[in-house]
Amino acid sequence: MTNGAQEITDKLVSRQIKPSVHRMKVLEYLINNQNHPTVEQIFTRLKSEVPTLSKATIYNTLNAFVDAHLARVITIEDHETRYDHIIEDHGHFKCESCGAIFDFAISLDSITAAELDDFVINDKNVYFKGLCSRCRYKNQTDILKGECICKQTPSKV
Amino acid sequence: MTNGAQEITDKLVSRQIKPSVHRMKVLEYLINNQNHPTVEQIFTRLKSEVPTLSKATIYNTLNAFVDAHLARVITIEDHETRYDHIIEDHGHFKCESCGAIFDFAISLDSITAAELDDFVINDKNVYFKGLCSRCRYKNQTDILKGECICKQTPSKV
DNA sequence: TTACACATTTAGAATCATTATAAATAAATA
DNA sequence: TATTTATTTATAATGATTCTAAATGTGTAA
Repeated sequence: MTNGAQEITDKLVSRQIKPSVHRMKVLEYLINNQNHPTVEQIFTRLKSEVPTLSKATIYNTLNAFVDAHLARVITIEDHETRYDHIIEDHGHFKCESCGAIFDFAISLDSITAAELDDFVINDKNVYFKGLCSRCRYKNQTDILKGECICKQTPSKV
Repeated sequence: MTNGAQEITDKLVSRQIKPSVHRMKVLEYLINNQNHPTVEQIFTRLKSEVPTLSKATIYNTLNAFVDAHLARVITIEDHETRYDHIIEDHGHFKCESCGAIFDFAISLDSITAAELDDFVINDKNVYFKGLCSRCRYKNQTDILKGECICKQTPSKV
């Protein structure tokens, strides 16, 4: 499911971001690796392709993406800032035991609040915390500590 | 709406946290000031009552509260970690223009995901981002920058 | 009360993620 | 090509949080 360069360029341009080589690489990474990467993960990976890469560029780029609503920050505590390419209609679940983050489908349209009728809502976020099925049954507290296995769907784990 | 010492003690004990003087002060603050305070705000306020207070104590205490589900971290980006005494059935709205955080009522029970049937859900969080009514209409980008005026209900602003 | 054990708190150093700054590089334009 | 502008780099600065060891407080039993 590799995305073509044209698609990436179009996405950036449609959000008024000039498609520099590095920005394209970062967006491509986010689209093709929807595993809620940290800055560190993105940096390490892209550094191997572009050895001169600076971490500041990753920060700059991600901040620009967030401002432009091309990406969102998901912070389910722990000061491990992770980034998510914005795709509609999914929430996040974080297992308090193993630390894994799961995506799950949810209809964001159905989540409304009358009190906010006069507000403009640009972004809706839903996240749950608890125990994933694996930890619930096996109580394997130690395994997978901190690892993100979110490409697995919840039911598969 | 000041809470009695007994209530505070009970809350702590029920979560297996020994009710030291400082822990009681912090919990009391969270309950009586539901304005999503930062560590800095809590520290500054309590420091005036207890001059020997150390910031590390605030961190220790809040971490213990979060672990015990007595408080939650609300991180709607910006690396401004704020704490919220856990009360059921409210979501958070952050205005991207003025930075204010609003509470709004929401039925968390109605937010479900079939994929998570096998999971144990301990905590549900909902937050929206966008423009509050004031900024929407007046475009007063600069006012209230970073200030939390969340004790106002959305409709009143 | 005193002595002891144990938990809590303090102060400050250490860590780590993020941002700021200024120089260097690359891209765009004429 | 020369010139301007945007982007990226490298590193220093910042700031929030955690760690550590010493100090203080609390509870218990003699």
